[in-house]
Amino acid sequence: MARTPAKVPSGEVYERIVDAALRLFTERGYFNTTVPDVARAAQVSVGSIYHHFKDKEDVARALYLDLIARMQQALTEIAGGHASAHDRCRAVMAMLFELTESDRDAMDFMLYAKHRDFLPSERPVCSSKPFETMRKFVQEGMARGEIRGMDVMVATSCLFGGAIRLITARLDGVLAEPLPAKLDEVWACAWRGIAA
Amino acid sequence: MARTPAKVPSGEVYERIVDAALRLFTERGYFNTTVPDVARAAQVSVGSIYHHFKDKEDVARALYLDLIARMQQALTEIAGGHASAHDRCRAVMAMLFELTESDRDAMDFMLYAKHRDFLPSERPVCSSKPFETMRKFVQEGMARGEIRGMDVMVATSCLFGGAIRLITARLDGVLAEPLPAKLDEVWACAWRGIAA
DNA sequence: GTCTATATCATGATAGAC
DNA sequence: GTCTATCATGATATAGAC
Repeated sequence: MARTPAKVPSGEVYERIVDAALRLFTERGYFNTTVPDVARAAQVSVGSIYHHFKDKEDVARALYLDLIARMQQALTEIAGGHASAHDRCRAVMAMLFELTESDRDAMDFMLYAKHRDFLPSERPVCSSKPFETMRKFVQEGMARGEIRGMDVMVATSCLFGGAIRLITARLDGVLAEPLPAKLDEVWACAWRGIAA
Repeated sequence: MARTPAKVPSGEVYERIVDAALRLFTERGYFNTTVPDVARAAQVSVGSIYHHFKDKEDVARALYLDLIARMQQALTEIAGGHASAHDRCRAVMAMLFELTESDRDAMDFMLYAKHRDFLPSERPVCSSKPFETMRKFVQEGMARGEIRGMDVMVATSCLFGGAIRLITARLDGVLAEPLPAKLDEVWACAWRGIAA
């Protein structure tokens, strides 16, 4: 028990590796990125990477779980700051749009990467905690009579599906304008579709 | 000009290769599939594959372009059979849901694969002809006053975003029920969001 | 803990017989 | 046109010095 307080992310090298990996994995894709590539970008040696991580897949997994956790953190804060399903879900959409602009790579890796191909043991994104939380927001809104009664998965998909589609379009470079500028329009459509 | 009528897909072997590749690429992913894997699954030799295709990427490209073309064909038929944007777009959603059930692999490879990683020269899916056609349907509906005035990309994303999200959930095995059973509910939400 | 250098292995692609 | 057998490349992962 009296060990160093260094949890899993021990020190600065770990951070550099993860940051470089995120950038390269999103730019070129996981399979087009070699461990020496990551080493070079992170300014560390190959051996150092294999000291901190079991293998390349382990780097991707750490990255993925970390991003999921950060997203879940953001959702928890939103839940604390807003009472109604309407306000919570709108805040979620705003947060997703802002994150896409401020941390493009993170969003790309979380929403757009095919994790199934390189993290076969992980569950699909839509089964992850953050997506569950979003469904919970919708479920509660339905119980409170804010949202019309229907299959929760359908309602959540309709509410956020348009936004997610725009995010991927933005990540593909198809949308020139920053997403937050579209928030009002997208939200209006999405909410109108499922509001009671 | 007096050559054999065999266009690009020449004969049965070509078909077997493409079919096997589609199945393996969606099951294991492009990078987790080797050319000998495809050869074994297609019951042909490795040399035969390299006779018909330049390399592995060329197989994926043929597959992708063929699926896009088939999708575009379906959209053209829908345009011919329905006049209003409402009817056309509803028919598109129904077609997407049915195709997901009847040809899961095709849908997976078209909508869910990260083409950018292995077909860097191709444009992103949302810039492809079928997606353009879907936007055209929406655009025309807006001009006719069926759909409220707004950014066309936003409207199209909102209209089909929920359905696409459900399709990926279904492909991930998260949804137990066949998609067509949800069509009425999804369509109602989607159309309500953007109808004038 | 971090580095360099390297062993091992599997893949994509080819050669040449039939 | 199709096959079998093989090669060359380059990746992952490790060994061992510092």
